[in-house]
Amino acid sequence: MKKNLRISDTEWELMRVVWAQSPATAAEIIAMLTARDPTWHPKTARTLLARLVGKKALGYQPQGRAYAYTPLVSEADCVAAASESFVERVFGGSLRPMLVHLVEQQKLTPQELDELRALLAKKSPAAPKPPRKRPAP
Amino acid sequence: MKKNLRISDTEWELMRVVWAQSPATAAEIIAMLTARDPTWHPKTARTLLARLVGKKALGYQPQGRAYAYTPLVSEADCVAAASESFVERVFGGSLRPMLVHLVEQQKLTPQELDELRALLAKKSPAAPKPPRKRPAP
DNA sequence: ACGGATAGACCACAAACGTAGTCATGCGGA
DNA sequence: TCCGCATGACTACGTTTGTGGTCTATCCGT
Repeated sequence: MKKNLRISDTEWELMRVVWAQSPATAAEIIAMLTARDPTWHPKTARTLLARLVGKKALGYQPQGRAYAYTPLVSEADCVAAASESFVERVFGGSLRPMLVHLVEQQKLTPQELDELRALLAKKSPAAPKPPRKRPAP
Repeated sequence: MKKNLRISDTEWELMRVVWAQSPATAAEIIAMLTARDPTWHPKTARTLLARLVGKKALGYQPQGRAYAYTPLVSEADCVAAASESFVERVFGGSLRPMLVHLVEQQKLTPQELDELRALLAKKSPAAPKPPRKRPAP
């Protein structure tokens, strides 16, 4: 609900690991972070955890002598908010040019392209003027 | 080439109007900005223009007693960079979930969906296992 | 029981951001 | 010619972000 929630670039990485596995203690989170990116400094991570708690993006319960953190905001909500603000900023709110750009510029594997096609096929069962259509087997 | 170029949220709005119409004087840019968003303060816009010049994102030539600004970086490059950093941040670098999200969550008109489908069809002329295919009429 | 490793609390600090004000100056109209 | 207004130059300032350090209580092993 709260869109006043502003998650910065670096904070996103924290959130993603917590979303992936929660609850998680700071040590666990730091371990997961440094696993994929050794440049993470533990202190930095802890500061960010504290900030995310301050922002009400994370909550925590004491677990032993440490804290176990849990997300207070859903990943889906944040992804949606971030996506919206991104298209707004970069593409002026117009989604189509963005998709065109992504499909054109980024490299998608043929497999991913197929998945996308399938997705689109499902998405609009009745296109305005489909060249042809056939009932599913 | 320079990826050290960091364009902030607000700066993007400036850049987009300059990309849309360049060269443009500060007054023109401000006019275009306030046209779509009256909350823009002229002074703020001027500060951002100066910052963008400092960042080498914009250049300028004296035009009369004012400056005419022109982009020094292409919109395509910036869009690509922003897109990449966005997927990286929000989707952990994985493009497919992002497209899925966008197609699923955002509202695309049926027409846009068709365009996308067409785009995808062109993109991979030879799909691994097309259910069927038929030559165009 | 004691000393070192640890967790969280609190602090620091520069750079970037968002937002806007002041200053000096030159052009253009009265 | 003189004034004011628009313009760029410079300044201000609180907030956010990225990056880490210090301090203190504590738990665990020896």
